[in-house]
Amino acid sequence: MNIGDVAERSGLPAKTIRYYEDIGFIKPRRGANGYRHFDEKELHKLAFIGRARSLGFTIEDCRTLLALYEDKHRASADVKRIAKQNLKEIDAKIADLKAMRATLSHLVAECAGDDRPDCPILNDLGRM
Amino acid sequence: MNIGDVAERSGLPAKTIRYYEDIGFIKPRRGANGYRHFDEKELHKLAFIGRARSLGFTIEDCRTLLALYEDKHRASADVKRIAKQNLKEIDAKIADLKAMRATLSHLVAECAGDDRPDCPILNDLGRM
DNA sequence: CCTTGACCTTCCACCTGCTGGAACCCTTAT
DNA sequence: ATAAGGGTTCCAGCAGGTGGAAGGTCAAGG
Repeated sequence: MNIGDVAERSGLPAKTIRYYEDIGFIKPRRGANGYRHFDEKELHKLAFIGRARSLGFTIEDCRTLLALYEDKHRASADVKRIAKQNLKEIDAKIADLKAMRATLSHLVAECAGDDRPDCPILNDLGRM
Repeated sequence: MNIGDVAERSGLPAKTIRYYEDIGFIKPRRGANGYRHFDEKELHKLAFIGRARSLGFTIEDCRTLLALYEDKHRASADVKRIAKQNLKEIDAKIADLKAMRATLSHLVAECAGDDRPDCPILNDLGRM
């Protein structure tokens, strides 16, 4: 497979796949013309990373998860620990966003949103 | 006021204040020794930006909001539109994070988290 | 055989929003 | 005189890619 096929099948942009090679996730062979040549295993690995990234794992998390994935003797506890840490971070982000949302939606509700210059949103941002 | 005082009173790090000068938010005068001198108006402006940033507005949003804040004839509708757009983006982020959270917490619950190599989290990440 | 267009390659710059550090100058107190 | 604690500049780097230029390659159609 060339990079375009892998991009389509993994759902990752070709640019991103090249970047993942740069940072050492994959090492595709090269054809005589210099083209990258991917096998099913590498496609699978890329799909794994894409899915982990979409679940909020960092690149470094992915590196660890991939190593664990390929180690048939790993303990599931190691993976669970990383996943739980990630869950905690997701919860913190959700809490932050909800606090923001509450303040902002309050301000939006207060604001008449008409032609007049009086605006509770700006008043609030400007208060000290 | 020197930058340290403004940093303390606005709650922004001095580095960030210099950066905000770089990108044109403020233009503090300079003393003979090269030190920046801030007046109350600039302090106020920085506090405004800090608060807007903490509510999730981008730097570009802040630029617009600041212009509106300083325009005494602006319509509150303009501000409300920006705020509502921001609210929509916050909601989208929350929804994304919740979806992530749901998948991940399901996987974490399934995983024994012991010494055995079988791990539903990795199994799921690796499925295609 | 030549051209066209879709692929592929590398490399470098840029994005957001700062933050850290080096190397240096200024002020104040002891 | 010197040391601490301000301040200044500039350069590099973080995450995680993305965009674009300049160019090589391949398959199909005329």
